[in-house]
Formats: sequence, C-alpha cells, structure tokens
Amino acid sequence: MFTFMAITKALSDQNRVRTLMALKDRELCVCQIVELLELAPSTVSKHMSILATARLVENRQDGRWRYYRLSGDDAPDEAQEAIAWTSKSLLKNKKIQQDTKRIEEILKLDPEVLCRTQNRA
Amino acid sequence: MFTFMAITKALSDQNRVRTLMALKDRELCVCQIVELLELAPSTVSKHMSILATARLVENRQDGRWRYYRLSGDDAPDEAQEAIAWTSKSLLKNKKIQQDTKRIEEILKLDPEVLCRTQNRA
DNA sequence: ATTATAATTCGCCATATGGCGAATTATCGT
DNA sequence: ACGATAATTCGCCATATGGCGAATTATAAT
Repeated sequence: MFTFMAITKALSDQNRVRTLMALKDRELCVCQIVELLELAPSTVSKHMSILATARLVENRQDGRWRYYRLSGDDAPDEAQEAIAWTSKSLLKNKKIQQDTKRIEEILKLDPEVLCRTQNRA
Repeated sequence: MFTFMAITKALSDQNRVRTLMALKDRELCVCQIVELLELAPSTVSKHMSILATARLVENRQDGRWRYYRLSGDDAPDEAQEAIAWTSKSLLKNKKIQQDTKRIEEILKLDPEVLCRTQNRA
C-alpha cells in the first residue's frame, strides 16, 4: 500500500508527470529538466527525489551532472505498470507533445552553457 | 491532461483508493462506506465526488440512498485502465483484504440501522 | 589550493487538501 | 402536511504540498 501510494502521489503533480514523459526516450540531466519546466533547480530536485522514492526514475552521476532516466526491470512491478499506463494515457496529449519538441531543442544546446545561467541568484 | 491529472489526484489519497477497491465486486451506499472508513459522512461525500469527477465511479439513487459503483465501459479508457492497474497492484494488499472482510460484515447489517447513528451531531 | 558550478538541502511562504460539524436538500413514512 | 433521515454543501481549521532563494555539498578546472 505504501509503495502504491508513493506512486500515485508522485503522479498527482503535473510537473512530475511531464518530467516522467520527458524521460520516455532519453535520459536528461537536472538542468535540462529545469529548462523544460521553467522551475528553480531546487524545485526540480525535490520533484526528482519524489519520483525516485516512488521508484519511477533512476539516476546516474557523471561528474557534476546527474542524469535521470525511467526505471527499468529492477523497479517494482507497480512502478513499471504505472509508467506504462501513464505513457499510454498521455501519448497523444498535446502538452506532452509540445514538451517533446521543446526537449529536442534543449538537447541541441551545450549543457555547459544551459546550466551556467540557472544556479545564480 | 486534465482528465489524467483528475485521475491521479483522485488516486493520491489512501481513503479514496480503499473506497475504490471496496467497490470492486459490489456497489455500496454512502453510509456503508462511512462505516468502512470511519469518517464523517460529509468527508466521504467529498471523496466520492472527487472519484466521480475523475470518472472512476458512477452512482445511482435509490430513494434516500445513493449507491456508488466502479465505472464501466462508458468511462474514458484512462479511467478504466486506472481501475485495472489499481486492482492489480493492490489485489494482495493486506489492508485491502482486511477491508474486504469488514465489508462482508457491514453488508450483513441492515442499512436502515447502520445509517441511523451516523448523521447525528 | 582556490574558484566555479551542478545539484541538493534547508527555511520559509502561499495555497491546496483532508478532516469535521452545522446547515441545507431531497426523499420516505406517517 | 410534517417529522425523520440519507446525503450533500458550506464554513472553518490543521496539515501537506509546491514554490523560491540562500546555504551547503561535491566535483571540475585553473
């Protein structure tokens, strides 16, 4: 029950769902997600930790960057099925498709340059 | 997106999820759900309206009683799949199984008597 | 070593949410 | 018609949540 509720709570915020869908075909580092959602890095970080606690995403560290990706076979069945259900439900969604296009633009940018401007007060 | 978020928000509360699972094999009137969750009728009513807005449940009126049931084929695919995913995820869950037993007891009681005590201040 | 910087953690604020009881609405039984 | 009553709506309160900026941590580059 705890696992299941962690998943539904994680999915109950639109920005977290957008993030999850953004990770469908690729991994992204935090500053790329910041760019997509247009939120403060601290906010995105909190969102990612909620998604990670629900086992919907995993991450790897590469130097100063941390890359997030959708969880794979090692995640609980509930989480994998949640991802599948979410993907299926939102595949044709307009906002998600817009995000996909936006991500393509973001990926063209140099991450060095992208992050540079975000973390300053 | 709005439809999807309505569903995930509806599922993000444990009492609403318990209610949904309680409706798996039968319809229940509000006072029976009150008895199961041990919440005030007004609280349960609010929960039911959130579930109904998400199209996860439907209801019919029978005199003074209103019976809620899981949505069927007329509900959006997303809702039907949400119900299926939730059921599958929680089928073996202990708390849900306890609820099922409790409901069997509640169904033995006369609804007239059951409701009588609930709505008084 | 020192500086720069990607990400997280912390402290705070505004709003959303879940809970209750009182009041209201609608239906049933007399 | 009138009182009883199942359910909802309303008004309120306490807590949870999502947001930000400042401070902290950890790594990279000089």
